[in-house]
Amino acid sequence: MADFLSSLNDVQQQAVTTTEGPVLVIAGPGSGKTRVLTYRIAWLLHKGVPPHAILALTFTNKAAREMKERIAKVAGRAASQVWAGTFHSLFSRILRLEAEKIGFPRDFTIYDTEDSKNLIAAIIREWNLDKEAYPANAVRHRISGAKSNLITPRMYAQDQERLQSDTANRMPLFYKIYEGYYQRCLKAGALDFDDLLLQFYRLLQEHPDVADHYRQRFRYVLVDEFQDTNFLQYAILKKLTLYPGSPRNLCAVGDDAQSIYAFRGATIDNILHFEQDYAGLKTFKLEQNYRSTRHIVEAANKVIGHNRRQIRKTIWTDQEEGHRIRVIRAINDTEEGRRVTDQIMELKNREHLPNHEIAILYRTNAQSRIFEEHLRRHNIPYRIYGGQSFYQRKEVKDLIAYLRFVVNARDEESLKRVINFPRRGIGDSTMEGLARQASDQGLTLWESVLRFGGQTRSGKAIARFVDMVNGFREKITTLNAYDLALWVAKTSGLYDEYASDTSVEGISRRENLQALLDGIKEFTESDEEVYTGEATDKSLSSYLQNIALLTDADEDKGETDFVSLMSVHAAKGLEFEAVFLVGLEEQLFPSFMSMNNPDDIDEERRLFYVAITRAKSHLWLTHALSRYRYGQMRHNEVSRFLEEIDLASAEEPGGVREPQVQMATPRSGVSGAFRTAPTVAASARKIDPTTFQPSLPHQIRAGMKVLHLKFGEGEVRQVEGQTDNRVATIVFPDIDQPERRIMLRFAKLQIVE
DNA sequence: TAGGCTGTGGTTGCG
DNA sequence: CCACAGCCTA
Repeated sequence: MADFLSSLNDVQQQAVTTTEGPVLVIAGPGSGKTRVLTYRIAWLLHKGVPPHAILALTFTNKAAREMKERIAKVAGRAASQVWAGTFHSLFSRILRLEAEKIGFPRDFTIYDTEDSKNLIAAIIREWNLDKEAYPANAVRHRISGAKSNLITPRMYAQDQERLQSDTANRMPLFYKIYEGYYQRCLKAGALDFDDLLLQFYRLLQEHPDVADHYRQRFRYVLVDEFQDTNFLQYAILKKLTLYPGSPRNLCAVGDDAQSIYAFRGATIDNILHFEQDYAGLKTFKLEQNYRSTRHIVEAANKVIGHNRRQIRKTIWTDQEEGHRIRVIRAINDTEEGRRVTDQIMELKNREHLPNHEIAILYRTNAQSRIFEEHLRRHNIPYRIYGGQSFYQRKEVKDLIAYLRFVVNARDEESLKRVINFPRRGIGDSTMEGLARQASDQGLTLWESVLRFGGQTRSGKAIARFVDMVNGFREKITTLNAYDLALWVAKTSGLYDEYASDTSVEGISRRENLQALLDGIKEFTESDEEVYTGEATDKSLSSYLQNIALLTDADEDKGETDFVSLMSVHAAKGLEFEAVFLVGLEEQLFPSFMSMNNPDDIDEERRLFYVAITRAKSHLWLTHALSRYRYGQMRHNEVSRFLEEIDLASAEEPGGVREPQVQMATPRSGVSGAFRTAPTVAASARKIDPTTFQPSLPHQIRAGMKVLHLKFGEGEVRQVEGQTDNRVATIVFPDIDQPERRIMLRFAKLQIVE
């Protein structure tokens, strides 16, 4: 044991061995945070703390998985009995045992974001509210915000300030919708993601015996990424660890500088309050960075220094300087893609970097496409993270909805999803009538469906549907999850629906459906026992609980060595030898959405900080002078963050092969020098692409002198055609066949005069 | 009721 | 530009 402690530095050791009382670990990027967490757990076990007394909370499944694996490595078998998982999954597990105490069925459904949104939209429709004034997504967001701040519908309705602000925002009835949504979830036996926390809190609050039980049990609570917790999560942590006679063994690990989820309710205030709420809190700062070279670490410190509110911390490294940070200035987004891919080829060829040590990080997922195209062209295997997860795909959700509804007859959203898919003649007007009846008579939607009689077309269709569902339900006890799922897929017509579609998309949908069935089969047949605090359960209901909280499918099919493409958010917690951080332009990174609020800009800056600290040794920062956005070419100024890290010192020395590096040295405080188009020497036969700045196509007129990247200077003779199809005839004296017809839509021409 | 068409609007995203 | 929602017609 002492053995493994010796592999830790001093601060890490203290953070690991200070087991009693409240502890806050501020952990810079690459400072061995996960190591500290896992060793701390191993240390506790070593000291004789029983594994079931340890509760380790993370935000993502991936982090949880990683932690479990690493604990197992250091601590062996006992590790599997430690409760380590996401807030959502662990609380949902407890809620499953205790749900009835707070009015939910044990087999409660978990509504995902889409379900929530649909339900809210349905309420707005049913109440004849103006959907312009009450956009379902905004309402959902607001409800989520209220829940994350531990504000129940009743509290909301009494909060004059909120009500007034809603009125000012022209949604005075928001509180009603919130109340309605809350009730409908209760009636449907469904919890949304926020409820998994909120209802768990309620459980502890309203049932002191239950609270006592879990307090006695979880003597040691650890939280990862504490800066990402919201008010409600912190409230739960306090409930569990702060009470009369409590040992107050809460250990929180986080980094305020890496807080990038304020937009979804995370608040750094929790770190600040931690100190006040837990007297005698011991704080450890992990500042030594083991990941990156000095150039990168210094750049990171420089940017983050521009933030106003922060816990003072300077990361350092004893690694060598390493490669300089390199800047690529591209003419446009396509060029950016090409240059990045060229550099990747070079990294592979010269440095022999494997693909999986290379990442392209961007602010918005929409930026991935161009890189994808170029990588494909070079046959470089890549994988795009983010976007739609497996379980969010329509075809997958369709089958899951059937299964959910079979298990929980009150689940309204699933019923609405499947009742007429595949099409069976139960249309919108029928559904509207059913919904009205349900709300008028206080029935669940399914009860309302059951009462729908008659020999009309829809009546018969409904009767057939009811028979089918009842048939499914009868089989719950006799068939295992897989056989039942297969039966449902075939009988409902879902399978054939997708089987008959021969388009590329259709085939992929069928494959996904098959993959889902395979997954269910694996679940039923797996003999791996997962410790859940209750008997291993292979029921359909158990399966559904399991997947409701999964986000990524993560099957590594075939290729394992690929370049990673992902948003900066998705890259948090990861590291790569080489990182290309692309699209460093004002309005894009920092995002245009953040421009009006200094706090938001600070969050963007932390995001930038997270991004550059992913790199171990190679870091490229790229920006394009213009790029397509919403269908039109936009001109972009270079990101302020690029200036803030003061790349003058990181710039590659002269003599570098042409395009890479050059970037104008920012003059102190004056960015103008940077942002105006540099004048290009007229004699330049070969134009320097880093200073070339194309004009917008519609500005090109006959008689103008223009520069073309390949052809050099030319004179526009005439312009024909309309808008998108305009063609210019240009004479370039320096080339063979000087007269060229150039499609302006695609041309990169810079007006000289 | 179902499928085609027009109009609108558009970050980031864990569970 | 592109995805999706809602409207309108067969």
